[in-house]
Amino acid sequence: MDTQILEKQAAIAKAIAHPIRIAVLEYLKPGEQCVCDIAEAVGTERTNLSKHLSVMTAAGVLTSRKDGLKVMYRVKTPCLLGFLDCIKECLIEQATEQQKLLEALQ
Amino acid sequence: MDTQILEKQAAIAKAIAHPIRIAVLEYLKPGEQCVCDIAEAVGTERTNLSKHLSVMTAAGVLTSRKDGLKVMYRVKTPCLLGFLDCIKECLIEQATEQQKLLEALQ
DNA sequence: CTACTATGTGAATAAATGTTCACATAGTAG
DNA sequence: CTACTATGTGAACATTTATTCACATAGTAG
Repeated sequence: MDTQILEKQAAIAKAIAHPIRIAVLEYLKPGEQCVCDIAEAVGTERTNLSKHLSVMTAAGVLTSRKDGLKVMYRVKTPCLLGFLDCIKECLIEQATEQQKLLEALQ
Repeated sequence: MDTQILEKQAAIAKAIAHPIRIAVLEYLKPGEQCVCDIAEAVGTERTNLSKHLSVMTAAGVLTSRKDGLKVMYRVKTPCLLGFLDCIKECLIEQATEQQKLLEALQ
């Protein structure tokens, strides 16, 4: 495996691996939104959100376009949204396991 | 969006977001392998690999079982492997874009 | 029991990331 | 032009992660 390719793959995964960024992706599922609305939806300092958005854009996870004063962001590679669903499956699996363990203990 | 859920989702994504960990996942695609073989395949210090494996296990990405002296690891949630494919699609898309740009400049 | 192989762990250190502040830019409206 | 709104950026600092070392454990073979 080529180190360079692995690093680029990791860069994309890193661009997703943060609670705020996942919230952004979830919010952008239906389509593009301006920074102001994203900020309100995920409940973060605007400056901080700006940084997260630019990391995600640099990694190729998001793209943006200007619309007057606003900047509209959207998910660039839709299959990444499938990853979020997969992660949820993982969580459900984990929770189910724990519940079984709990039941076995009672 | 519940902060706790977002954090757990991010934890799973973080457990993938590292070149060595992606190499491990790739190597484990066909099935379980012992630590010694994984170490050789990804070319890392064994101690360091151990830490990565335990992070991935804690996040629920991998599971392991003992087999004599060896410990065999495997991917716990197979849909995560689909994510790797998606990431590769992203990279191909990005490379294609850059090539188009390059051609347009000539 | 002893020596050996495979793996894990705590602590220290090094490196990368996230957050915040003050300030910059860019478009809009009056 | 001036004031205002939406967004981005550099630098400082705080926090999180990764890596490495020395050592621990656990199973195996003689």
